[in-house]
Parts: sequence; structure tokens; C-alpha cells
Amino acid sequence: MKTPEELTELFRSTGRKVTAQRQCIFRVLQGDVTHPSAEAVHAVASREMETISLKTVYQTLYDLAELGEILSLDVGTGMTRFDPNVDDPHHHLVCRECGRVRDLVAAFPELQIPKGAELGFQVGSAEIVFRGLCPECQPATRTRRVPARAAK
Amino acid sequence: MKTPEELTELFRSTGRKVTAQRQCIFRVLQGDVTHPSAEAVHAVASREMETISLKTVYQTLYDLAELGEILSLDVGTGMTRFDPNVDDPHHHLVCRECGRVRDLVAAFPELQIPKGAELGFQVGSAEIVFRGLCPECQPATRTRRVPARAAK
DNA sequence: GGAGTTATCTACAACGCTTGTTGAAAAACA
DNA sequence: TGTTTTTCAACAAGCGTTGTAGATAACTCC
Repeated sequence: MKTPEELTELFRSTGRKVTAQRQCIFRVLQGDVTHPSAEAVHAVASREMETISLKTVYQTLYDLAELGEILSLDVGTGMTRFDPNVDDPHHHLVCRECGRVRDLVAAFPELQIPKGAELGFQVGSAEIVFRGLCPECQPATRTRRVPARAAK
Repeated sequence: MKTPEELTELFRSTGRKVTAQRQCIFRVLQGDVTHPSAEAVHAVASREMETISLKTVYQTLYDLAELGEILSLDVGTGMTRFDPNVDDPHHHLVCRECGRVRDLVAAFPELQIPKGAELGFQVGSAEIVFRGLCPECQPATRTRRVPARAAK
């Protein structure tokens, strides 16, 4: 995601108006690595602007996603999460206990679909969700392995 | 997923009662590869039992998922999809136009998380969603490639 | 800097998917 | 068949999200 100042420019240059609410949201997202939900963004923004409405947050997040400045994700936690990191190609780690989401910065160019298995689909991208336990939700001991198998 | 007869057994042996509605749902799911939503299952079941309620469908799907006979998936199409294929380890192809979902039967054992990139997560599984266009939604020409890169 | 134009704001209501509640009905077991 | 217990259908409500309204603020052009 660009800086709040650059986003101000970008919004203006694409015919969008720049409001205090929007700049507040830019600031909230800046450097956020928690993949907040709209509600979470709203909660933080509210600390600075008590009257900001959830609808405004949704609208601005939608605009940012349309401009390619953030990603909207559905990782199965029940609500859309937003990711300001659009520069590093990455996938996601999702805690199956608390729903915490973190970026896993890595490309997997070796991901080859076996011939014929694509069933006629014209595949454009692949998203990987790694499920497990975040540091806070882990019991005492800790091991590490990645059996890339079936879904949820 | 087991056969309707085996599911009947399984339900009884786990203290669940077997009703006509449930057996109807077993039959609807049997061999379904379209990853139907609860609504879709309900629509098909309704053709056989006009009065079957959506709630009953949800409840039965939930039971089947609990018994490990089906998988419930969230692939970002706005509603939970259900997959009776729990025997083959597989991932999913999702059409970004129509939301169609198909199984991609393949394991990717080469999916290694770079050291340190897991941020302390204890990773247990990986789900891959391949996004693209299904045969029905494709324009005339057709190419094939899999740049496994960033998310949605 | 001010008036006009246009987008955005808040507040509110409604949406789609899913789940809780209820009394009635049906399955299991004797 | 009678008794117990689960499940049923119908209804309403919950959640995250989106539509609508008039009021307000940002931008443009003078």
C-alpha cells in the first residue's frame, strides 16, 4: 500500500474526493499486518473520529481494493479481511483457534497442476491458506511440518 | 462420502435419528461434484420433498461434516460450499466468473515453507484455491499457466 | 476566496446467509 | 402400542454487509 500522502494523490487523480475520514483510514491501514476486518478498521478509526460510520469504512476499503492498494481476503473466518501488503507476493497463515492472519511471504513457482486435473479450467492464480496455531494459541511444545493435503 | 445406506447406519450408531428428510439429503449429495451450497442442496431436495426446510438441510450438512462425511468449504463465493469427496486429498478450482467449484485431485508435497517465514505458526495443513475460468465462462481462445503468486 | 457542482458523509433500514426458538410430528426402543 | 427423545417446519433474529436518504463537505471555475 502506498503512503497516506500518495493515496491522497491517487484518490484525487482518479476522481475521488479526499476526506478526513478517508485519510484517517489510510493511516489506520498503514503498516497494519493484522489483516483487519472492516469492523476492526472501524474500531481503530473511531478512536480518532468518533462519528465515522462503518459504511464509510467499507466504502473506502472497497475503493482501495479497486485501486489495487489493498487486498480483500476471505480466509474462512466469517468476515472479509483486508491486507495492505500488495507488494510482496505472498500467501496466508491462519490460526484455527483465534482467527489471526499473517502474511507468509513466499512464492511457490513449483505448483504444477497435473495434466488433465484442471478439468478445462483456465487457471490464473493460486492462493494458499496455511492453517495452524499462532504463537499465542500454541500449547507448550512446538513442532514444525507442512503436509500439504486436503482442504478444511 | 459413504452411501446413503451406510450413512443411515452411521447416523443410527451415533445416536442420531434417521428421517426421510435426511435420507433425501444423503441421496442428493451422493456423487455430487458441484460443491453445492446449502441453498442448492435444499433446492434439489425440495423437488422430492416440497416441505423440507432449509434449516433441516443446514442441520444435516452440519451433522455430516461433524462425522467427517463431507467437507464444508469457504472459497470466497459468499456462502459455504459442501464437498462429499473426503477420500481423495485434493484442492479446489474456483471460477471467478460464475463461482463454480471443482475438485483438483492432487497433493503438493513440495510445498515447503521457507525457514522463518512461518512467523512462529505451527502449521498443520494447507489449502490451495486455484482461481480462473471454468470451461463455460471462457472466451474462445484458451491458454494454460499457473503463476502461483499472491492472493485474491 | 466564494458559488456551484458533485462526491461523500452519517444514520437507518434492509439484504443474504445462517442459526436460535417453538410446538408439533415422527423415530427409536421397549 | 406407549413412552421417550430427537428432529421437523415455520418463524424470527443474528451476523456481516450493502442500499437509501437527505445533509454535508470537497473540488472546480470564476
